[in-house]
Amino acid sequence: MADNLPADTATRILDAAEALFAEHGFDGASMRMITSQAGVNLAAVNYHFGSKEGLFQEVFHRRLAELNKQRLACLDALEAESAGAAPKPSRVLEAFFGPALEMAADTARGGATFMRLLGRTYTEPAEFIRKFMAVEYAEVVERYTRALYAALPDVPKAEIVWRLHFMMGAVSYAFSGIDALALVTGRFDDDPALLKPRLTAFLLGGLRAPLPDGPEGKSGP
Amino acid sequence: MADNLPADTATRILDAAEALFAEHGFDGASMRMITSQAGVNLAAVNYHFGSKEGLFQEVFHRRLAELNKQRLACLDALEAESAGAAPKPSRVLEAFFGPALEMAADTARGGATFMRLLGRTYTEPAEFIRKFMAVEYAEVVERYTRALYAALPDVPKAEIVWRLHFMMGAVSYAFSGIDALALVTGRFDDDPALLKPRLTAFLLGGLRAPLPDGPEGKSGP
DNA sequence: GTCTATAGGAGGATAGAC
DNA sequence: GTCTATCCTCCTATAGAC
Repeated sequence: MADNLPADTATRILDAAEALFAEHGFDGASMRMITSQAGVNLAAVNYHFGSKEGLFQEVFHRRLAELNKQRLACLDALEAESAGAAPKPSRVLEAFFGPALEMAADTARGGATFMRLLGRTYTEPAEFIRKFMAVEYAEVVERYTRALYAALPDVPKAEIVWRLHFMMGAVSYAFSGIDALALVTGRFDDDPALLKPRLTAFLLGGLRAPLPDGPEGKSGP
Repeated sequence: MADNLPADTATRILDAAEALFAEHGFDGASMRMITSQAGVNLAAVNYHFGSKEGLFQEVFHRRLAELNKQRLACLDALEAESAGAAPKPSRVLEAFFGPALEMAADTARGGATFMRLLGRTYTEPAEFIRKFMAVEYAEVVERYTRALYAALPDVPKAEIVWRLHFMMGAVSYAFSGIDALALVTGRFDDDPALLKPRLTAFLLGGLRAPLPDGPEGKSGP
């Protein structure tokens, strides 16, 4: 994105699209905005990606393939290191969110922009988006849920799935960076280096929280 | 929304808009969709709300005014009950998220739809949206951050603000209900009555988590 | 392969009849 | 107050020149 080498047409489009989708959303960013920011012709999007949806999907695939490959590698390393024993929950979380946090801190090569886009897209449930996200994430989610089941044998599986859900929400929101709160509380310090330990501490606290009672104390005897 | 009494034009528009904005977003839901679903004429939106943005804003104001009034009342009651002492963090969280969770469980009168819209809108940072959200939330955020500072005297204020940020993310995401995970893990049970205790336990765990070290152990001597 | 030009439709908004 | 008819802008996609 911030490379000063001249990139090829397809890459220039992907970079411009990433930034504009992050800022305006899928509908809000028009192909005219994208192609003019990329310095290419309007028709180039259809030529290279088939359609606007195809472009959107490729923006995600480019980054997510890399991100999820790293996540799987981290988990492989962790499981090899533990040699059969269940790894600690904190290590599993770190393996999962670490690569994402690194990407979010990489402002130079557009990683930060992409993570904002990703956070925002989790709540944009257009049909075609859900479809390819499911495919893109399938293996990672499957492996990590199993790892968490093993790491937290005392927490019911349904509870773990929910908590993974909550964690992804907290992380998405932190990435999407709208700072709805900041508008009111005043801009608080947001050194990206501090985000990682803060977020990790919070997530781990939530993940290992004492189990809730049933609704209004309806839990078993 | 599900009332079978004939509502007036403005209300019919608001109800239809709420549902369609929740499903398709601000740009994705057109005025033609909204007015045809409401069974009113296209021109009625401009007559009653001035513009599409005016309509969007009013959709939020209608619900948020009520929601935030309840939140302030809950905090008032809590502080009166504690008579000068700092209330427990769990009680403060309950006062803040309780009314929202109740609204999210109210499928009959459209509260659930609205909370999905709200969750989604937190990550749609269009300029005019941020503007009126800041106004709508100003008093609530101000009062609750102060309450949390008092409830958690050992946690640095900056950390509390961050954690409030993370919590709102987890909650938004839970409400927006896309279930990116559910696509992969299989539809897990989502009895709305179970959401509240689960979410509360998670949030409280995160809020009270042990403080993080600095980045990579850079904390003080 | 990349561009120009344009098709063909949908968008929000408004003027004026009723 | 509500509806009809219409304006003008903007969209995505494509056909065909270079």
